[in-house]
Amino acid sequence: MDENYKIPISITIDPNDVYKLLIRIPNGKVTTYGDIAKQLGNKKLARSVGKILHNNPNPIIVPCHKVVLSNGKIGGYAYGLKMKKNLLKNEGIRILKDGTIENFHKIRVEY
DNA sequence: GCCATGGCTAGTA
DNA sequence: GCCATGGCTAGTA
Repeated sequence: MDENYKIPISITIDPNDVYKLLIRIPNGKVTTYGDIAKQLGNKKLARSVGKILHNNPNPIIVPCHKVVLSNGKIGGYAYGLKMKKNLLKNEGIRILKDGTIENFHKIRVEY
């Protein structure tokens, strides 16, 4: 009997759930890929969340730029990191020299 | 085999 | 910086 055996079911995240979560993040706050995944039931799906955001069909109303890495660094952005930084800056969020978000622990919302 | 991640470790300053 | 993760996709057969 192998206790390590894992039943090969695959759990998928519904993109709409991600978007719904995102639109209630206040301006000036951020969350992480992992936090979103955890909130939707499986913290291991952080990468999938990133992929979903990459395919965000409506960047105007879904603020993808508020999602960053769990280590406080900025993460990716479909329209270029420069734009992501600018969007964050417009909400009063500053990026430090080392690429890390100022006061990350204070403005991070984990739900 | 890729990837918009995460966590942990070595090893620098 | 390295490796585990897990779903997805291109591209082969």
